[in-house]
Amino acid sequence: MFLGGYANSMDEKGRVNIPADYRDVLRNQHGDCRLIITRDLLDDCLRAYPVARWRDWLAKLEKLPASNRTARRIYRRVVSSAVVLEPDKQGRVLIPASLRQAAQLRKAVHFAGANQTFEIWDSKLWQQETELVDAEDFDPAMLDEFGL
Amino acid sequence: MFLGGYANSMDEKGRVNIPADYRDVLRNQHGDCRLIITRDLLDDCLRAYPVARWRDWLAKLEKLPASNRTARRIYRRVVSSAVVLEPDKQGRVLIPASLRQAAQLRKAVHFAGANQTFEIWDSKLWQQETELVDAEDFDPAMLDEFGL
DNA sequence: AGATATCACCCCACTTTTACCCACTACGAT
DNA sequence: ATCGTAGTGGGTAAAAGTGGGGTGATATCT
Repeated sequence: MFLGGYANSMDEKGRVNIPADYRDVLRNQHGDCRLIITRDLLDDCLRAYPVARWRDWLAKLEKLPASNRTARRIYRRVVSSAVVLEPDKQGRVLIPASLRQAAQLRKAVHFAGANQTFEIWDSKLWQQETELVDAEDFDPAMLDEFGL
Repeated sequence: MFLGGYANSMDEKGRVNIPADYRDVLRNQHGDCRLIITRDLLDDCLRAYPVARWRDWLAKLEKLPASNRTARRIYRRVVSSAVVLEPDKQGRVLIPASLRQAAQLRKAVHFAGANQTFEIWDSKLWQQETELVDAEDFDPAMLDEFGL
């Protein structure tokens, strides 16, 4: 599964190296190096799914009621930004310009493992996100509520 | 399946290039590059179906009770605007003027993958539709409701 | 009916983008 | 030191996307 964080850099063409550890996971545990990358539903980052995981996620999205406008928007945000990518011989993928823009990716990007999937952040945004967590000192009531 | 978003431009004759990825899907997964394009039922955009998918959709529409006025209107909106199109050697289709008008298509158009089908939007309308989503930060109650 | 306009279709030419290949650096292990 | 692997930069051929004719069919007007 996808663990740990990696700081890689994206070149001017929009190519980034997928961390070798993640590629190993894809090759060994999924037997398929292809990735589906989309905008995350909730945060300003991209989320990468192995093919099987993407199928699961898509199945959920397909259940959204088309009659509901917000549901259609949720569906669109995710599906209409998704791309299938396969690392090249160097282990890199080309992130389409639209996705780069959506996640505000610049040169420095950060990979964050999320078990079944992983996230791709602009380093600056990632930093802000994690700084906030450190500063905030989790609300004990919430921790109890979630049994942590 | 149809994924991802593409920004293409329509020329003065009303021709637009179908994204190469979508044409690949049609050729490889359906063995038939023909598309049925109609007005979308719910939004101000066009929706394109591979032949088999159109058959499914049409079968549903045929089940509408003709006794119901709204049902007849729904049927007309979709069926009476449908055209069968096949990309030319350059990969383009000619969108009939009536459909262009219905979806307010101008020069800049946006293709949005929707898994089994794909949507064709005027860029401006698409932008409005998606910008709203970013600002709105989906209602958490709804996300819980749908199990996302 | 004949002349004229309009539209869809096909072909060609150009620009931009992408895919693919090769080369280099940094670092760790042997 | 040397080898192997991860990560980075760049160049080049192919493909995608775009604009603009020409032609033949059909429609319109006189």
